[in-house]
Amino acid sequence: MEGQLQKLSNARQRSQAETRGRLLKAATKLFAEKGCSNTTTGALASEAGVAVGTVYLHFKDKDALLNAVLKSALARLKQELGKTTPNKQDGHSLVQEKMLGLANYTQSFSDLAAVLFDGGNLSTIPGKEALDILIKSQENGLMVGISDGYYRGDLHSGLAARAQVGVLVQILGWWAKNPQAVDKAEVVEVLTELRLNGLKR
Amino acid sequence: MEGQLQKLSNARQRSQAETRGRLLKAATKLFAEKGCSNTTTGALASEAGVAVGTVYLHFKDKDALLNAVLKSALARLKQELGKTTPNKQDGHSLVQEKMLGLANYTQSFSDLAAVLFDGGNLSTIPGKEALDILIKSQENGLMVGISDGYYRGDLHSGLAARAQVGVLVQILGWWAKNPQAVDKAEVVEVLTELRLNGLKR
Amino acid sequence: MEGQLQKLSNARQRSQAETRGRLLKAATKLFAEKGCSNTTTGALASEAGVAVGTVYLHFKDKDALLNAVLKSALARLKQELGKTTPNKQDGHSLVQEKMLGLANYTQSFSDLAAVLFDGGNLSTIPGKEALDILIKSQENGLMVGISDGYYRGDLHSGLAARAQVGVLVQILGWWAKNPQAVDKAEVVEVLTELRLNGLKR
Amino acid sequence: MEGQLQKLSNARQRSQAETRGRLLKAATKLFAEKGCSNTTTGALASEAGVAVGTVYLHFKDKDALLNAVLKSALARLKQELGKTTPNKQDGHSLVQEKMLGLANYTQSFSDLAAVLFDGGNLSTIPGKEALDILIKSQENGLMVGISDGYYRGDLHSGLAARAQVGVLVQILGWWAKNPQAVDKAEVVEVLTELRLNGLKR
DNA sequence: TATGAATGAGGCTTCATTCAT
DNA sequence: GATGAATGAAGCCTCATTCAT
Repeated sequence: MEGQLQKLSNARQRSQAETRGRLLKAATKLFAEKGCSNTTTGALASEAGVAVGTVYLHFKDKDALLNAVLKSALARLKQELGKTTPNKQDGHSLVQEKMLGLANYTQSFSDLAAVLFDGGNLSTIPGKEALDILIKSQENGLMVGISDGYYRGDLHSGLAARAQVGVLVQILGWWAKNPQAVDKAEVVEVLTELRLNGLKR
Repeated sequence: MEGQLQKLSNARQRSQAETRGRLLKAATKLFAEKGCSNTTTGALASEAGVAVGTVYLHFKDKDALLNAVLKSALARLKQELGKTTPNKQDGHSLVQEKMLGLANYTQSFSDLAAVLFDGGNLSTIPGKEALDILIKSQENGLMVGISDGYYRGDLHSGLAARAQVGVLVQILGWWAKNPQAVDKAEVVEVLTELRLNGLKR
Repeated sequence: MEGQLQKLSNARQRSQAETRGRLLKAATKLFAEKGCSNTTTGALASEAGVAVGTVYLHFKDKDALLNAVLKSALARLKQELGKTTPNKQDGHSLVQEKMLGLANYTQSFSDLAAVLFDGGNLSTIPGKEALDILIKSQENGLMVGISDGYYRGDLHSGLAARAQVGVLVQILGWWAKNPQAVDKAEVVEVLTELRLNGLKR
Repeated sequence: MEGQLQKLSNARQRSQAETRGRLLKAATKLFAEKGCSNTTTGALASEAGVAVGTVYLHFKDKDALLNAVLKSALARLKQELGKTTPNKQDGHSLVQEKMLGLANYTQSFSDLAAVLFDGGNLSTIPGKEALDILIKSQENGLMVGISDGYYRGDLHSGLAARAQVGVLVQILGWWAKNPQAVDKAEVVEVLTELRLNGLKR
């Protein structure tokens, strides 16, 4: 009897988790295509193959859904960047590796990237939170780079970090939606070179 | 008689232009504060001290109003940047001057800057147009810098221009809303250094 | 001095009457094209080449304008029908003459006819008044025809009159907007035959 | 379990269909009373005892609702006219039967008739469609009558059909709103006599 | 948990009418 | 009389959210 309930409960949890996953997937797709504010909960539900009410069973409101997608995008980003072999290398190789990781992420999870690196989405409440996380993360990287000796330490780190995020949002957000426009090598090169050496001849 | 009519006509034009100006001012303020999509036409009208209908007497719809604000922001930006003395100087001075111009603009017209450098506004139809203009303008500047010898010419110019816009949107858009957070000198320094030399030690 | 004032006053009256005429003409044209309810006072004024406010100088409101157009359409109709030579003829010739008069009117003043014989316009307050006049007029004609011996007297005259108006509104209202669809002879024949002999073989 | 779902589903469908029905009923009533254009969606919803939004759950927009009412009026009309016993009779009896059918319809479904036979409603987009259907149907009846030998075949059938519709719209539309003004027998007599024999003595 | 019909606040826009010049 | 900018009531429709089943 207990086993029955257990099994049932498992089944429920499984199906519950699956529904949540379907919603996240649908939200990711639609938010990537048209932005959160241009996606109705109705469209979301129908894309996920569930009823509207079900959305609210899994997420408090639309903002919570956007939040979850952004969190998932950030988590995947972290995971992808973690794959990089942290060999002791010169600064250029390290940065290039990081930028390659970002480009790979954008290519592999173009919908997540399109949601995360989207100005419209980032200007919402959950978006601002994600933006802050991105900035913090850039700032951390900056700090590491400084103490490891390959980044300069004379610039206002908050501003510099914010600037790097600006570059990523603008470049990767655009590339995620226009993957055919330029190839990865160019994206990586521009990101790496601008970050390290700037435009000076 | 003609004089009368002339005067009358002038008075009317003046008042009409004044109303349009009031609407533009109100829109600039509210769009800067909460973004276009979070500003209702009612709030707009009441901020401008006119009736709702008056908005539509001067602008086809809300988008047209945002468009007008963005156009005015771009026009003012152009004007402010035009003030720079175009002395033949070394690249660093030139870029620094430009960045100073941008910072001055952001400081003097913080509302215009907050509207123009806002991800939410830029992801609308009129916003995308303005974004394109910003990118084009950065690309032009890049070309000039390359042919004048102070910018490198080996990077994908479209990507590089887009990246610079990303920096400006992120830094100036934020600073316009948080002017007390850092002072102008720092903003200018970070913008100049990142653009020219990057983060490399 | 008095002469001056007189002249001035005359001039004013003349121009006043002219403006009113221009408004009536414009209203007739636009009401004929799109119906009263789909014509804005703005469009009206601009078609007449005057300012919106001027409309209200000559007519209490939009309904009064429609009323005036309908009255003018009725007046012209009466005038046109009055041209018919009232020779003592047989019933068929008399009716045919009348129907020809109506067709001529519709052809010559197609805009007036399109306004007068329009279901949308007739279902307004001023329209109902005009409809009543049309019905009364048909009823009068019916009475005359009965006493002159060429119309039967056994039918409910109000209903019969209303039915005739229905025919005219439907046929002439349509023909006024599609003059090329059938030629006048056919219109006259159908109107005459249906009215006198019906469809019976 | 399946039974439960079935029952649930049935209940839902029933309730949904019921709501749609309530909306249709409310629209029919209000459109009959004041015409479509003078009926607000708010009034509609409150007459139906639902919220405004519910209207749009069942109909794309107000035009779709008018269209549905007109379609339902036409369907009911067809159904009522179908009841007539199609005995081989003389022309007069046949026509009289038809006219009686129309009068019965107008009496039994006075709101539907008031909507369908209303000039204001018929001059809308969905109305023109309904008008065309009425005309086509009259033309068909005319053709049948001609080939069966009781209608004359020398008149322009399009014009004649349109004229008959004009009579019906005017007479039945008016009678639907003023049922006490004349009694059914008179309506039927006038419709029959005018159609078959006209006014000639 | 899932459903989806229902809700209703609230947004955008139109347009007949007014009134200061 | 003429002007036309301004008015604001009122209409249509959307869509995030709820709740009875």
